Amino acid sequence: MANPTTAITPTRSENYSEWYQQVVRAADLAENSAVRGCMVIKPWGYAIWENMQRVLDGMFKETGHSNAYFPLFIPVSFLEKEAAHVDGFAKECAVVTHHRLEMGPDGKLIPAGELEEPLVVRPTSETIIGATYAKWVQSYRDLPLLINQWANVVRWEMRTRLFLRTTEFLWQEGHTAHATREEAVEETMKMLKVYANFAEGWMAMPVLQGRKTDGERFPGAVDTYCIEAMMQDRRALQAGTSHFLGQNFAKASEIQFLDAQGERQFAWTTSWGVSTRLVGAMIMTHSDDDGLILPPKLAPAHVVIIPVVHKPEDSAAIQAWTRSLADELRKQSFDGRSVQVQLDERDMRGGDKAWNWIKKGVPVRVEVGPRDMAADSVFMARRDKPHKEKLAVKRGDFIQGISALLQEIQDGLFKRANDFRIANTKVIDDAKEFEAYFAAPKVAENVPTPIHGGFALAHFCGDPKVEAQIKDRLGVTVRCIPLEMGNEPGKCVITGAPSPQRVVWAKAY
RNA sequence: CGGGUUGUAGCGCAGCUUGGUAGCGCGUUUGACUGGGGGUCAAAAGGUCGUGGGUUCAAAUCCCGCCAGCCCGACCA
Repeated sequence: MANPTTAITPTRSENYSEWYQQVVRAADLAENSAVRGCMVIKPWGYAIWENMQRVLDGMFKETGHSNAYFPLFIPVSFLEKEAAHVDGFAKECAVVTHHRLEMGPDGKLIPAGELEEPLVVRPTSETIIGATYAKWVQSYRDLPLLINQWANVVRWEMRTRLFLRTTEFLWQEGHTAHATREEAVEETMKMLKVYANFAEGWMAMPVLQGRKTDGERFPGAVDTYCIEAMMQDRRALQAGTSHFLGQNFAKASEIQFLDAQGERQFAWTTSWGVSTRLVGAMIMTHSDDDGLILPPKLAPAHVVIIPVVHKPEDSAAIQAWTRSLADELRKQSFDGRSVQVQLDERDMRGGDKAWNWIKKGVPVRVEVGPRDMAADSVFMARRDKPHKEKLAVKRGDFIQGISALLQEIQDGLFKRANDFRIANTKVIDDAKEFEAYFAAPKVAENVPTPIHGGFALAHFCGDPKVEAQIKDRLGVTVRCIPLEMGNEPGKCVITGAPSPQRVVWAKAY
């Protein structure tokens, strides 16, 4: 590591999934824990999640929702109430069967006090919330019921990766109940838009909005809508989902109300969620071979100031100058908050500090040494530009311009990601071309597959069996039936059967 | 869950085939020299070799179980 050209090895093109893990570690976002598949989210990673929470929570409140909290444990019998739901989640449930530990003869603790009815650790909360709503909803006057909870959930996955798929993860789940189908559908779409707005406006991550095919739908939902993003390895990542649950869960949990005519009706429900997976999505959308790149609106620090002190006698003056610079920057605002400034006064070499913050993805770095002080300027670098590209800026101009600069970086990241997605999205009408587009380059066994493929916009007849075959053969699925695209009819790229519109095909996380 | 592979100092690794009680690079600490970019020199600290058992006079090394990571599958709103 004497003089590497990149801070992260391997690079994205050498080994994408290893690169991802190294970025997570280099930026000090999270690490594996002693428990299989469960991560420790470290302060820098958690700060990003807190920013996501803050923004999303504000959006949920603006759309009329309130937060509440429901139990971690769900009686197994609750899960049994909705057949499709059971199918979808039973395989990945952690089950609590005992409530006490006793010391065994060999000094080891053994479970004792078997529960009459086992509890599952929530993989999602439709059933427990449904049972609660059944009590809360009596009259049409109790509707709509608009509630969100911030919680952890557990899904016993076979293969895990930090942030992208872990056994335990943090998320929010909104659960609403409505008097009419129309209202519930409207809610489903409204929250989908909230997610899309957040992804694009705050994460600087372009997303496709669409509906899931039968095969990809949430277990128990009538319709699942999603936002799908393209990662830099050109695979699709589902970044959020919004479900129209119809009356399925209302019937399973007996959420009923008397309407204005005094008739007994089942409520119409929705649920919607995003998780800490968004952190993984953000990493894989923007970061480069020098580490994390944070969109300013979600960065725990917008600006890091690195004092450059070579002679002890300069120290006091530089400290005073940089502290006042930090204070003035904090008086500026960006995205409705004060500019977040990190003043790095650690007793370390300047170069080490700079690389530390590059890897952590801070949008703007400034260095201040005696020469800058004398010139009343700062030496500035942007994380979205090559790390050698640095510029002296007058102090006053820098302070005045910081908000606009952060917005420019934010917009630039979105544009770069959007251009990437466009460049790797292809309209395909020919079966052979479709196959060639997704065919994996041949490599040795047990070696990561090189980056290839992308999004294909192709017609699909809608037959789940055809989709399953393609998945078996190419590892490609329909990510969504996009909402934005017109209903241009055509012929299925696989079977030639009539197709109402193009869908998005891709390999997925 | 199947196949493969890995686990030795904070990080990256060597040592294991042919058992003889641990080494390298980076990092860390201290000192000096440096000084607008992950610097140079010197000294030092730091390891029950993932874990539990077995074989042996002796195990990082051989055998078995378990735990965890990674890759390829299967699976996964």
